[in-house]
Amino acid sequence: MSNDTPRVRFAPSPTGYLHVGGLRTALYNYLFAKRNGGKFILRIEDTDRNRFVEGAVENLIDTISWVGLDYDEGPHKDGNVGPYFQSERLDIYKKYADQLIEQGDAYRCFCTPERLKTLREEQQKAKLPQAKYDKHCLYLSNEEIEKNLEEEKPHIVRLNVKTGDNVVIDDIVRGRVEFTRDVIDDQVLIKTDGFPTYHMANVVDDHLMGITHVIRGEEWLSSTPKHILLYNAFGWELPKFAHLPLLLNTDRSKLSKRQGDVAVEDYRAKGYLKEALLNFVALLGWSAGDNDEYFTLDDMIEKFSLERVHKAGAIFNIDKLNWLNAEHLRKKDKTEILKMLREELAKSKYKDLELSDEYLMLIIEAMLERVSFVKEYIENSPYFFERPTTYDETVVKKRWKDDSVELLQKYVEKLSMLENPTKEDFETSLKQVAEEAECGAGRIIHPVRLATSGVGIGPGVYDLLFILGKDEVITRINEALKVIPDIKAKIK
RNA sequence: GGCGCGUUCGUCUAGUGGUUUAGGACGCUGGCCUCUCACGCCGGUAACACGGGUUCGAAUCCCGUACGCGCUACCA
Repeated sequence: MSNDTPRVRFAPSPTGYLHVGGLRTALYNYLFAKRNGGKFILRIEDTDRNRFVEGAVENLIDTISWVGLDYDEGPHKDGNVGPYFQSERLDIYKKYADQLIEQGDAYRCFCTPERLKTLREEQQKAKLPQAKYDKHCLYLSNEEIEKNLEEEKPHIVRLNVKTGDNVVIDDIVRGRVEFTRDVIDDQVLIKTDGFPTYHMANVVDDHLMGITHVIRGEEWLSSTPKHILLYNAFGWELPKFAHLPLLLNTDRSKLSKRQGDVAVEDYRAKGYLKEALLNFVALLGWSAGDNDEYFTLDDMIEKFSLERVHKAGAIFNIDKLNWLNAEHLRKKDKTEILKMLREELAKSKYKDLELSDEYLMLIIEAMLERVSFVKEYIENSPYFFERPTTYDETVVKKRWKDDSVELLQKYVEKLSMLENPTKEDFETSLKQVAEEAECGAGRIIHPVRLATSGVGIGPGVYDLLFILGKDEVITRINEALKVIPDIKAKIK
């Protein structure tokens, strides 16, 4: 691997779903890689056997591929530095842990969980500035260690943090961050079960996989000194670090499940477009610097830079996402919307209707400016899929006049003489009726809309009529003529 | 408690010492357009956490305070 091609990774732990915060981290990594001609790697951090979730990895990969953040290397896409599952790299971590022990930069610890617990409690009671492991096992004699090993006593491997200079992080987002060594604990590197902790695995893998830039959430900033100490102990070159601001709930706490949807699949299920989700999440912590906010993935690749990521956490606010969804939907290819609409219809009570592509396309065109989600084609204009069963009373009250019956009857007469009327035919004939009756077109338009759709809002009325077609329009008007006068009388 | 990070309109953000009476977007809102609704267009609303410095001049630099968040696990 070449030194000048950036290599970044998204390294989620498979907890069952992809968190929107994770989606943003993945996106920034992806954008950075694509912007700089680098590689985007997916690595699965499955080192916690207690948290194993069946099907989580498949779900994760499925969601990543749905949003379209295709990785260059990762599960099922070998790049010669795999495997990309940490659970399959145990022997590697062991080898490097042994090296560290050999060098004196790590040591075996045989302390029981109970001892650790009481140690912590004592330290807390003594009001020590910080609770840390007391290095008890660092001072075990070789004989004691050999004996413990022979007896197969469970043990872990700890990092040996020595006194020395402050550890300095030069973070792309945050600048220089400094830690004194006495606040760094002798971190566990290898657990009793032989699995590595995050700290060990991420450093070893990032190095072995040639990662040049570590782009991850801010929650990792505090443990970065441990990672730097590990790189130093191995004599490895440090990657560049970029710690991203957190995504927050409305009350500014870390975005969590309790306060709404956090899983990408939740948004997917609600009908959000991947384009909108990506666009929105990109804006949470980054801006292009100009006044643009509507971006395609390609736009973002072109404009992204880590230097323009800012430091404060961002609240996940749904209003802007909804707006972006509408924007992206309007820019979408109509045939793609048709496909999505058919999927929505298949899930709806109209699933048995046989509707032509031509018919649906007309609806898509007519409603495009009036919907934010594909499913709203059905929710907002059910009258394209079934005859009105009710008539909005406030509209009846406001728009149904004494002459409505007569005007509609005349319009029906006029329509029945037409053959395959175009949209324009519906319009000119309506205006003729208005002219003959010496009234404004609105006098007919509103009752017609009400009679054919049951409501007072919708697309242009001539679009509505043309889409429904002459026969259907006449049928609906005749039906309405029987019912609406009674409604009008009742609410008067 | 300790350590670290952060703090510009309700929300997302621009802003890196003078171009700023702090710009844009979402939301909310007034109007125009119009057959309705929407789109679009024009306008309005609303912010530099606080206190000290430094400087001729600070949202921008420094210090302190407050508040928020993160980490402090054989979780990631």
